[in-house]
Amino acid sequence: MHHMKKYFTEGLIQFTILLSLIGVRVDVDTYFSGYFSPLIETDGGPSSAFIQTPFHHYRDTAAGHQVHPKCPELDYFFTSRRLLNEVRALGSPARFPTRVSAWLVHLVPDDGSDVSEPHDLSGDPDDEDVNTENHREESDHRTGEGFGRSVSQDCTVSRPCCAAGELSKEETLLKQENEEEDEKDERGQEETSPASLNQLTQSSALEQEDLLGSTLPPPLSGLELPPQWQDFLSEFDDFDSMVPQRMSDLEADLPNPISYDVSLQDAMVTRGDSANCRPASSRAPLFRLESTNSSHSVPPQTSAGAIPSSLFCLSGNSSRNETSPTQMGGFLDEAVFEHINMLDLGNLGTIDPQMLDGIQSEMDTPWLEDSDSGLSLESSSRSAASPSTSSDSFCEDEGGATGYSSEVESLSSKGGACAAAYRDWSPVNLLDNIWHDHTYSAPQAQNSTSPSWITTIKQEVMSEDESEPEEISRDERRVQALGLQFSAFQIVNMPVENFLELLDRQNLSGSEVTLLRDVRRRGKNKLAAQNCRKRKLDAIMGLQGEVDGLAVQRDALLRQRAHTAKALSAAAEHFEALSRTVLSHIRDEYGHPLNPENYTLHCSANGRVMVQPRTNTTSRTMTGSKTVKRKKVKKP
DNA sequence: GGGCGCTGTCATCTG
DNA sequence: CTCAGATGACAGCGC
Repeated sequence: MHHMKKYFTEGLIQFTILLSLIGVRVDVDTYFSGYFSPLIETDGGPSSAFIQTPFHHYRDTAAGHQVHPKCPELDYFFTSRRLLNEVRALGSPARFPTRVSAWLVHLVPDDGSDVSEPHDLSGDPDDEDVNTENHREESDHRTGEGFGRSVSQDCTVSRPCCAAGELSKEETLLKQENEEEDEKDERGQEETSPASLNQLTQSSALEQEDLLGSTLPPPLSGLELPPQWQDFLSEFDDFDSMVPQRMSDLEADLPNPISYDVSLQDAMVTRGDSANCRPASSRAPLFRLESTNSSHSVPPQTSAGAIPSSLFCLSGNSSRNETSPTQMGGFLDEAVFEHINMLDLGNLGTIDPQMLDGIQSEMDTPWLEDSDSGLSLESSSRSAASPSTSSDSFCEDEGGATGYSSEVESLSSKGGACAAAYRDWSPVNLLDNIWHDHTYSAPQAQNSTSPSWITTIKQEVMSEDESEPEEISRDERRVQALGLQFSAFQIVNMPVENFLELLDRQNLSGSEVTLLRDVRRRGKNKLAAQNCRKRKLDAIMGLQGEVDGLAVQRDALLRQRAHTAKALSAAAEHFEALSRTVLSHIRDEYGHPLNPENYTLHCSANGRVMVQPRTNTTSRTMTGSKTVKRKKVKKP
């Protein structure tokens, strides 16, 4: 049984890796929830089951659990998903990404012994290659699967190259942690020490850096150089290693390392306060734009390149992906930021938190609490004092909505006929046919799938009517005056076929038909307006989160740019010093040393090192031969 | 009394 | 063409 589990796990992991390699985002989170295949969400786009507007964004939020999907069959999925998010939002920092990482680490390797045998990761120098392979596999797993737990600050600080001893120490710690994890796994616990994973990630990151450093092609390999040039080139090797080291040092200065899991970002949506959840939820899409889930190849390195990829740790799971030096110029121009500043989006931060709370409370408000027409989400304070609440105010403040007269009130005796006409329209039919309710809060009423749904609604409306008759909406009162046994809410939400049948069978006058159509139209439009406004607010909040995320990103990039400029300046000085040293050892054909003030060294892309006059004169090339070609320099 | 926010409603467009 | 939804604009109301 244990082996079967192992093989199944390995197969699953391999399949996941394959999917990730072809660019399919595997949502292990959803997979673990067990409701949908992880591939279902690989597109990440709006499902056809939802409306075109980003209503589904509410799905993953606390406020969104009331959004009604077009397809009620998805309710189970979304409800479960919401509950899962709520459970995760209870405060445990260890979410699924952590657990999945541990799961991979512990279950992948198995050679007859227990999984993730720590001794495989021990610091035995003889097992160095094996360890390297293990780490490489783990790294590939994480990176390929979008597990790229972007190495946080403490994982990349000032550790450009990992010494074997350090690595062994790391692995020793890893071993201990793995033992603990194995014990936990045996107990069936899913909790994983974040520290251990941190160690894992750190070791993996260090290993990657080590691998990267080992795969760097020598700048001038294959050339036979005189000793002084070899020294010089060795200095360049130092220079190559110097820059990333500086970058790593610089990265430690970042106070707010942005680390997140891209592929599982939806699991980061919490139900906490907006201050906590907003940045996480809004930052993810920002950086996902930068994520390139693919590149594992070692980037082209120039002699002066070696721009450390750790600089770009902001870009999510691509933080370990190397960035080509040309991207160095991709630093956002400050003008862009100035342009952002000119947008004056900071005012968005002045959104009243009470308003946001109000939005939250609105989403929790039952549909029928109160309304102008019995349909509103919110309690309408205007109803009590509204002049239209008087019994004879049917036509006032109506605009062009009605054009109907008191004649309507005389129709109250038609209630029996209406009931007969609609005995075939049951609440079950209503529930079966309403697939287009895009409201935010209507589900609370409609999710009550009891057969007495309409009766319940009626009772609620009736009770409200009895207790607070002044809260009856105008449309509701008009419908009652018609003698229909259906409320305005039901008229609004009944299928159009039933509504047309109602209009046909009731022998209603033109004005009455107009009234019912207006009631239905107004009710639907009211909900649509509410949804639209909520959507607007949500968009504003989302933009605010994006602005915050961009501000953080901007600060980080500015710091990185300053540090990079400083490092480049230091490198230039170092290069200049080296050039002077080298030039001082070069003699011209007369045996005179070259004047460093008049010449400089130039390292071309093809590996040649040339001595060039500082003025624009003919340069001469020194190839990798033992006898350095010398050309008489025409001194100015 | 004016400003502001909320809400309902209408008109219009789109799918 | 009809229907439903989305959205800008406007008005009424309360604070």
